[in-house]
Amino acid sequence: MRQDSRLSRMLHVLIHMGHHDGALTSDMIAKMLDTNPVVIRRTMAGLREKGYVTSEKGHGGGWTLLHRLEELTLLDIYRAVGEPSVFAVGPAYDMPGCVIEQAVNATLTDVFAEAEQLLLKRFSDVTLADIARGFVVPGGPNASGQGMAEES
Amino acid sequence: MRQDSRLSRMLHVLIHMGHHDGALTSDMIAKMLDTNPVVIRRTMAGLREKGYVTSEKGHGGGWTLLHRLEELTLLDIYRAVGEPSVFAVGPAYDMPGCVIEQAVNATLTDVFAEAEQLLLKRFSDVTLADIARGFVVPGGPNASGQGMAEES
DNA sequence: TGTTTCGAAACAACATAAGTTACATGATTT
DNA sequence: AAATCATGTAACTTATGTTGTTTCGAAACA
Repeated sequence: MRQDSRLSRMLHVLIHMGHHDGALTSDMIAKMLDTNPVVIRRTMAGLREKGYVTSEKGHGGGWTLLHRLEELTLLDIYRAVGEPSVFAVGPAYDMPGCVIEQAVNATLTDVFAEAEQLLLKRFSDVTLADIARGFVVPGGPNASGQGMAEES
Repeated sequence: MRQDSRLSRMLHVLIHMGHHDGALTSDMIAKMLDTNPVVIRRTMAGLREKGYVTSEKGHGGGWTLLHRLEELTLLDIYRAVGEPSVFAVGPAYDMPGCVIEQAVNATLTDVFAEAEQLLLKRFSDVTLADIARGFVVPGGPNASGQGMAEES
């Protein structure tokens, strides 16, 4: 399957919400992301459980952001969408008696854990406001632009 | 889908081959990994293309390692199995005009690229001999054992 | 000739995000 | 109260890629 884009999509939506007064309906958001409102509700449910957004039914209802963009990190959103497995490749999980396989798995586990730690550390260093501003990673290569308006 | 285990499996096989005189058949290897010989041939084909192993048909045939374990790094094998996408999560690829989505994608791309660089750097620092010896990562946490015999 | 072994094609199984349909629930407007 | 709007949820389908399996053919060897 292609890569999990829930994190990316939720970041996108939340920044829009942070720059928008009033609620956004699932339909509006779905059009923004070029997808289906049910997919939006499904994914946003995780954000609601964490208390980052609320949803209201009926006229004038929809989704509302409960925090400022400065208060939310990439790590928060990653966790809210279910902390999906970061890696598409990893050790085989046979747990056999073979010491060679054990050594291989130990090595891979260590290396991937280190990379994941770095990733989550970077996630925790970046707020949604930083992204909206065009800042990328504190110590990172920072290849993107600066100063960022909004629009669909 | 569950994680791609080709790298892990090939490391396992190659270390066995490094400690084994003569050829190993796909059937023997398949039993070692508890899978099917066709899967072995399919995956080992990448190693053969890189010149790390050869395969011979007929009686006494099978797979033979052409390099010493000291000469092969984790990175070599990762590339030989096709350099599969390391991450299961990533940016949405709509490439819209929306500057917010662009900023999100730029940030994620940067962060994931940094993590991947670290991963590949670690891969390049570890030889198959290191793994067999129980050494893990030069600068890493090194959580595994030391001194390593062989056996399936 | 017969057996071993790889090579390759073709297809099924499996897992998971994503897309879709359908209906129930609740809130607001008229 | 009725109509409308919007979320909540279940169920099913689609898409994608690794893995598993069957079935041939080709080559090497006894």
